[in-house]
Amino acid sequence: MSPGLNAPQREAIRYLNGPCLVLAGAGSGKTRVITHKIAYLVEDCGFSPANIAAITFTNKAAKEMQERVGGLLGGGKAKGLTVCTFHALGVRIVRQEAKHCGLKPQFSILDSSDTTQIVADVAGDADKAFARTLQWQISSWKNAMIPPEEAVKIAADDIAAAAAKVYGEYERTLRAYQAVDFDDLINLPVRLFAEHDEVRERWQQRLRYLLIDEYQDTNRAQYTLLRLLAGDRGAFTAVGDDDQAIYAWRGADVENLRLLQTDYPKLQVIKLEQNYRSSARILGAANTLIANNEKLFEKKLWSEHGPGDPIRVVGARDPENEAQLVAMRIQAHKFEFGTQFSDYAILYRGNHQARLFEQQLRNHKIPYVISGGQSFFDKAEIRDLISYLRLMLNPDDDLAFIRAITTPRRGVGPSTLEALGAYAGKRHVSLFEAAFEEGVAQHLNAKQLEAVQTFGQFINRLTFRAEREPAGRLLEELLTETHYEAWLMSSCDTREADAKWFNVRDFVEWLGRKGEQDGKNLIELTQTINLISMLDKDDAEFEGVQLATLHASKGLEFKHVFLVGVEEGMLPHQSALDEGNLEEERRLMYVGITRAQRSLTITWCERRKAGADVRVCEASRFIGEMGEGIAMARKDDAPVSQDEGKARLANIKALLAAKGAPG
DNA sequence: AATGTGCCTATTTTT
DNA sequence: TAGGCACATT
Repeated sequence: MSPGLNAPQREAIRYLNGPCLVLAGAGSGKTRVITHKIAYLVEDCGFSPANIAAITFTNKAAKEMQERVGGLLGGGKAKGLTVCTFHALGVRIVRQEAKHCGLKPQFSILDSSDTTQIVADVAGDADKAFARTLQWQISSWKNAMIPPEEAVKIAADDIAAAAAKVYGEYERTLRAYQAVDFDDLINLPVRLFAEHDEVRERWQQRLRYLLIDEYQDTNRAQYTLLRLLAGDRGAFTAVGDDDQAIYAWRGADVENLRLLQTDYPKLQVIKLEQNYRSSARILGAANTLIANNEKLFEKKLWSEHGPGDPIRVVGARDPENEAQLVAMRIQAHKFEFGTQFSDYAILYRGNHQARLFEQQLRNHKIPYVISGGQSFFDKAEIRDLISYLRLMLNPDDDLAFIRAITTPRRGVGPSTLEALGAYAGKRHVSLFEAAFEEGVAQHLNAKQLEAVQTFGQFINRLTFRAEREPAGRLLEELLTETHYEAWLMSSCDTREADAKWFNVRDFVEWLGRKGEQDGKNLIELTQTINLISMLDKDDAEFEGVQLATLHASKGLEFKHVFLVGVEEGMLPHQSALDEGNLEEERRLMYVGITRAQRSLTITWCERRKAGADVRVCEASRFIGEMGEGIAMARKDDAPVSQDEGKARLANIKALLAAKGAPG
């Protein structure tokens, strides 16, 4: 085993006598423990990599772990190792055992806008916002493994009652579409393993040792899946930190940490308390802040690092000013200390906050990378393309059918679809299938029938060719034959169309490359598309300031961190204040602070637009809860104009020139 | 009946 | 800011 590991880390790695829970504080080397434990299992204990699975919560974390294990084992010895998210593991299980789940192996995976759409359709009244609320309730039930019949009984309020009413029909619709939602990817394997001993045992044989990262963020269904996979032998190591639990809204329950002790009385609990990441001031502020939360496990993080820079708190006039100020500080700081842009991170509560920072970074010619956020796949043009792919894979996917046949416009509109839908409903077949049944001719006029069947044949042709031709070529063909670019140009103004076309090109090239790399055809690629993030591709090496939500930043570290928008109403978020979930917000702040290695700057805005009017904000209470290690804004930290900023930068340059420092 | 136009509002966090 | 929806247009 490699040197440089401390005693508890070594203990956690070598412990194999039963289930093991590692309580790992922020920056205490938990990823190291997981990667080294995998290496230990393979190299010292004779495990085959194919029998080990490491489960993470994000694709990004999975990718990073895969790389680190690969580096540790070297020479392709990590081949066959499973490193993926719970959901990706779920896809693998459901796909392989599809027949036991009542699905074809080519089922579609729907994202939240698809599922909201279905809820809206099922509920009848098309209020989108309300549908989202209902969908959210249904998802909570699924996360807690409560079936529709049960939900009807326990629905406590009007919203829950309304959700319970559509829940059953929602599930039936998914099955009719040969589709699953994200929750199904956990729930279906759970049901499968609970009901089929033979299947469960097969998977238990296959995955003989499990390592679970970010265990504090598992929900009930995920925990149950873990238990079913691990079985009585409990051959697993779970790594977690109750202070970093930030997914309660997704059904994660820190209670699962306690549950583990109850369900596995022999559970070995090991604490990692030495922080290797942050300077003492940063760690101290984080500890002081989190001490305001009630503790589940007692844990004292300490560090051998020196005090480091004071934490700075800066108030900005408004969000524009805040973004400008951060951009200028990064520029000046980089110049002064000769750092890399990739040493800096800007972390925020909500995705929408990124925009202004992007704008200012561009203004200052500072390269940046936005990390996390499925938002790329949410873009209309990407969804358009994916709808074609989904339909090729799974002709039962009516949602994909509707989107694809109407985009770009090809003479099929609401009334054609309504007629086709009515017929399909009567025949209990998909829209696609209905289009080629003889009886459909009585419901559509000649022109409509022609349009629908031409489209169907086009898809069939693509599907046929997809199995033997490279994905890249098929995608090109898809774009050419649909005249997608021309349609983009005609449906929005040039600048917008250019941007969209750029995204499309980016997506197509990425998918084509991925197909070549993994030796997969378009159909196979499509099967996992809703689970991969574009950002997996190459952002790691890219030299740029990192932008991320606090949620997406978990597990990452940066030399210099800017925590922005730290105001009452943002962090803690207003909705959390309304519902009294202050502790989770505090943990979110804690996660943000503990990302920083050397310096931490916290900014907040005095005013912020809220819809039509402007709201006056005050600094977050969390800043006050961080104790004395922080330097409040000095006079010269006040917001400055761009000119002033340039002047300041010039000053620094002059200063450095005088000192003879390298440019 | 399909498509284009313009207004309006809603924004937590992710798989 | 961008996407969704109601209404006008072809």
